[in-house]
Formats: sequence, structure tokens, C-alpha cells
Amino acid sequence: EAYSHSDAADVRANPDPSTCLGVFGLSLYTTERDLREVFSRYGHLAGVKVVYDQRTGRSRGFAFIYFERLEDSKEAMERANGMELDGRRIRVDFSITKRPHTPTPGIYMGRPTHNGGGGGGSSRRGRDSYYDRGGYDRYDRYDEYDYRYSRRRSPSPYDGRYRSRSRSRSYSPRRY
DNA sequence: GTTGAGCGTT
Repeated sequence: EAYSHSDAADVRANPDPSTCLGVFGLSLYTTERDLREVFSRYGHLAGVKVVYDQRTGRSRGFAFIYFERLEDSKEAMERANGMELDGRRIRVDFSITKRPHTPTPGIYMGRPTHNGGGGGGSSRRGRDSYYDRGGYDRYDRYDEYDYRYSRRRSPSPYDGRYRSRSRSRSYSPRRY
């Protein structure tokens, strides 16, 4: 079958290997340093990014882990997928996106309707094509995403170790 | 300490 690898659902189910991992199903209380602690175990990290809700400031329950070496990210993906962290079974996959979306400017970026002419316009119509979204545009159906990946390996060396619920109880700034 | 599906500009 001449199957296109650019099919949206396929991209989601089978992301290409990348140094960027997406981690999903996180506890709201899992922080970037928690993730760094866990993932640095597999190699040098180039960055860790928890995605927060812009309004509430709370974690959206997923994050991105950047490795420096592809071998390490592969290893981490294999081993950390299905791991329990802060009481949640996390899913780890190669990220299909590599970086945040470019914010929309909120202003007109086209050229003027009159006298636009040749030289001056800084119009950038092709902006959107720069978005690194891995070639999918629709979110059609992927509720069957990858349960087969859920058993890639045994849930890891972290059996009881990272259930520290004692963390957030430290600071309770008393008000007078 | 909402318990959740989820691929992104703190």
C-alpha cells in the first residue's frame, strides 16, 4: 500500500525518533526539577519544559524533555514510559512538535492595500509554514493512540521511590 | 492536593 507517512493519526501514533520527548499524564504537582531528576538518569538534558496553563499557572499535565543525544532520548523513552511518578502512570513518547507555537501577533501582517509596491513591505505571509507541527493539521481521531506502547518495558526502577507526597507541605507562609 | 485527555511562549 502506498501509505502516506504524513497521515495525522499515524504521526501521533508513531512519532519519529527525536531528542525531544513528550511526557503526558503528569501529576499537577510534578515540577521541572522532578522531571530533571528522573530523566537526567538517561543522559544529559538540554532542557525540560512543563506546560503550564497561562491563566491559572497550573501545570497542564504534560511536559517536554530535551536530550542532547538521540541515543539517550531513545533509552529514556523506552524506560520511562509507563513509569509511575507522583502517583501517576506517565506516558513518554517522541514529541511530534519540537517547540512552542509561535504566538499570533494580533496585528495585520500583510501589506498595505494601497501603494504597497515593491520595496518596503515587511509582509510575512508564509509565517505559519514555519510552525513546527510535524505535518498534521487535524486532530481527527486518535483515541486509539498507542496502548500497544504501554508495555514497552516494565515500569521501572522507580517503584516506590518517587511517591514523595511530602514535598509541597514544606512552605506554608503564615499570614498574620 | 479534583480525580485527566493532553503535543507547547510563565
